[in-house]
Amino acid sequence: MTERADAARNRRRILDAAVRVLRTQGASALTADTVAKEAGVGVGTVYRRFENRARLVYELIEENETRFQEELAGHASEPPRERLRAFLHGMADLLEEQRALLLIAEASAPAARYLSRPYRTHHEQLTSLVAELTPTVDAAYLADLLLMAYTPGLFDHQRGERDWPLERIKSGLDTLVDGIARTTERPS
Amino acid sequence: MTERADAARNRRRILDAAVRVLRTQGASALTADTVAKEAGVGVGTVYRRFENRARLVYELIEENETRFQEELAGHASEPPRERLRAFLHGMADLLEEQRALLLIAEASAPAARYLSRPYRTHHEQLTSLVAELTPTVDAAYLADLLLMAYTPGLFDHQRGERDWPLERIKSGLDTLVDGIARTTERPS
DNA sequence: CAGGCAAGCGGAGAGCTCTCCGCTTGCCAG
DNA sequence: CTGGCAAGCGGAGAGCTCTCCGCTTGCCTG
Repeated sequence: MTERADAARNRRRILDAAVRVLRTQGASALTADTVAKEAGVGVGTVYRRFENRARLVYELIEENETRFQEELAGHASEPPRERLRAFLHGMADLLEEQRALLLIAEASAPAARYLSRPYRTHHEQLTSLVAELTPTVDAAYLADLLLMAYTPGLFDHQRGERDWPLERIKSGLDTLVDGIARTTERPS
Repeated sequence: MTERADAARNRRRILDAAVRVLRTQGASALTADTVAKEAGVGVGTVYRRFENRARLVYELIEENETRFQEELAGHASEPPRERLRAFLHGMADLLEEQRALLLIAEASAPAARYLSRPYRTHHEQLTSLVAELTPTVDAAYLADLLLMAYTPGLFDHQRGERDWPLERIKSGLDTLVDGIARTTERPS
């Protein structure tokens, strides 16, 4: 049930081509045609391998995910609240870095995000962090909400349109975490 | 600086045509061409009046906004926490109703949401509600986060893909509000 | 009640995403 | 080694959003 040799080769070619296009021509040039031409395959092949443009982008993103996960591992021994903080701040930095690329993905298929590997991974990690912090709460729901802080369109609006500093976003999230943590303290 | 008579007439025609298309052919048929034909104008006119597809949809949505605002007014005399609850539950019901339409708007231009009149209005209202509840918090930021719970793609994913009942979403939000409220109680 | 011009109009067309289908090719069974 | 066929391939084309620009029209000024 695994990919045929030529298919796997083309998958890699397309991913590599996408990185090259991104570096030399910027995020807005990342169209199926451009990538296909750069990779030396037909557009049909791009869509056969990646289903849609957003999927391709998320696959690209995932190749950068390792760094973030290693950073997280460095906090493994700290208490839940610190780990949650580290996660949220790390995500903010990640988004700040990959803003343009993520905006492309969102514009081309907003719903693909929730099905992407990065989202699922982050959601799982956040869910267990929140559950550790306060067992009485709907952790899976809160995890979604926290991840929504990193919706590219919102983030871009806050940073660009409203000209908020990154610090404001981080401390907003910190306050929220404090609120969540306090939910179990005194079950009013 | 006001719209010329023919322009205003066409704006109304387009809006009415859009409602008709929506009722008879469903949300997915709401394309510029279809609406233009139904309204008896050219596509150019549609885009001259509405800038993009999402804008048109948000204008449509806004015409239904009155009912929600009246409902809110009914709670005006209650304490902030109750008003916030009423707001959030009302929004959930609204989204449940207009899900298909809002998905269209999001798919066609995710970033347009933050600039739309409904978003701005809701953001203002939420900001002051949150500020009333706990003055020590970044109310504008929290208002954004709360509104992100109503991102069409997320909501649809939770309701459809994950098959969560609407009640789960509402009570998740309630818990969050409790957490926020508690933030000021004992400044730890 | 002209005459001039800013504003509006329509639709051809550019540029995109994604589908479809006739042809080609890797892979396994015999 | 060979034959058969599932899987993969390429690119034409459907269908969409939005732009551009030559023509038309409402409205104000004198």
